[in-house]
Amino acid sequence: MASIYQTIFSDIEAKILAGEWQPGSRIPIEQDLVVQYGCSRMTVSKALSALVTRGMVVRRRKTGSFVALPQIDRTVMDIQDISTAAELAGHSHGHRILTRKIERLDAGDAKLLSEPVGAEILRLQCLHIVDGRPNALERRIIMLDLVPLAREEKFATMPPAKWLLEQVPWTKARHVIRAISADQATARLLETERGEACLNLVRQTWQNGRTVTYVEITHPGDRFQFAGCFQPAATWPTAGDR
Amino acid sequence: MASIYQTIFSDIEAKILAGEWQPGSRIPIEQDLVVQYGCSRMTVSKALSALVTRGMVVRRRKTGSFVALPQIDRTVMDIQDISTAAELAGHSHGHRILTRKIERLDAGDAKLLSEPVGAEILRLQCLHIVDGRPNALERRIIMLDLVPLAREEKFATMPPAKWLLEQVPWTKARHVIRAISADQATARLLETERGEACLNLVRQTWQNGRTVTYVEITHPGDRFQFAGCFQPAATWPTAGDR
DNA sequence: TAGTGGTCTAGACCACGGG
DNA sequence: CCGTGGTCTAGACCACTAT
Repeated sequence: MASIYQTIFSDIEAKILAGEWQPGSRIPIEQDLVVQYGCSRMTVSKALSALVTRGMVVRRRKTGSFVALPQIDRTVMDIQDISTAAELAGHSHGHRILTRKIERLDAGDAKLLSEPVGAEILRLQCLHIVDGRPNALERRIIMLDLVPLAREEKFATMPPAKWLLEQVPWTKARHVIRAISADQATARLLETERGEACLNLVRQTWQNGRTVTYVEITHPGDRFQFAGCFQPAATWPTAGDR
Repeated sequence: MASIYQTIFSDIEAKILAGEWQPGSRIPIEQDLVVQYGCSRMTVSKALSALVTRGMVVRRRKTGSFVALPQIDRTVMDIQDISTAAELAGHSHGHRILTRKIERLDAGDAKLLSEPVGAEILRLQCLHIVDGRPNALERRIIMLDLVPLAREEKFATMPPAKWLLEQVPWTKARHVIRAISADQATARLLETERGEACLNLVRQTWQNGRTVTYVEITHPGDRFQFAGCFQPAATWPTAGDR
């Protein structure tokens, strides 16, 4: 049995999706919905809030609530940790730490990370192996002041991405995805040809404005892709999600 | 002035981020928070719901609410329409329709789209120009039964992606991002070299289980990247969002 | 000024699930 | 059983904004 606010949510969603209520058109005011559904105004409000979260409705004081105008063509992509993604897809996954050095941030990297020169870091290089073949080369910087435990961690059993998540919650992440040609060193490690198209992901992760880690992951183009399905997230569960 | 539920939200969020409340540990029960903040239980509940949406808290009947365990390393990436993205970044944007044919779906494409062979489609090829240089080659299929207006549309002023959004709301999208080497035809159109690393995005969009459009966009690797910042979305607006 | 959403209250009953 | 969250009510006052 669906709750009242879920019913209201679904009804309005259905009308919008069916085109019955066109973008920009007005939705009945809350008081009318209160009467129509025989519920309190707060229950109506909860349903409308969920529709706002989903980007289907906008609410304006004095003028009422409206079907949202068509969204810009933005959608959303999950980017998962390699080992988790591999596991979910039913592939074997291993990793090998190639480099592990405690250093101080030099001028170039400091600029890249927007962190002070001289800050203590752990620099890692790690090769990910999926189904027996190199699948990703990971170059990572971990800020040691925020993650002091990394100083002693050898990442023998758990890859750095996974380990970090158990240590430090993040509040913000920035991703950049590019296509690059493999240079000689990368090609050798990934067992591919120099010049091969590679998918290159850079991720910087913050906690409250402080950088936790900066990582660049390079995948051979013929062995990796990002894939993701997206449906706008509802505040509360909708019929289709159950 | 922050509302009460925003205050509660921020306070709890801060304690979790500071590590004061560790993952898995119990959060005060709602009644205690009611007393602590001198507000009604519903206000507390609203704050906790927002924390659940943000993935920082889990609530269980009988046992209480807890700090969520660390998330898997998934994060989220906005993928915008090229013209919109270019505008936002302050670049000029133009497009040129190279191909525009009404066809019926052949076996290969039908399998790709999981749509029936013979369905009527509009096949487009469109070159996007940003700051005077080719920036993307778009190959698109539009299902004409769902978007009949496309039959007459010439896409002279508005690129297909933007036009489609004004015609058809979507309920689900799937993305695949790969790195590929430019073949000769693509390289010529994008004014780059054959073999150049290119970023390749495939997007299929549905409305209630029916395909609306399928599009493959190829960007030269040296002229394009996806970039996105992410913070988990809150159910209700938080102080930082205003 | 008046219409509308934004927030809040002080209760209530129900649903779930551990003991 | 009974503690806890899930949902709901019937109001209330305030904030914003179009007119």
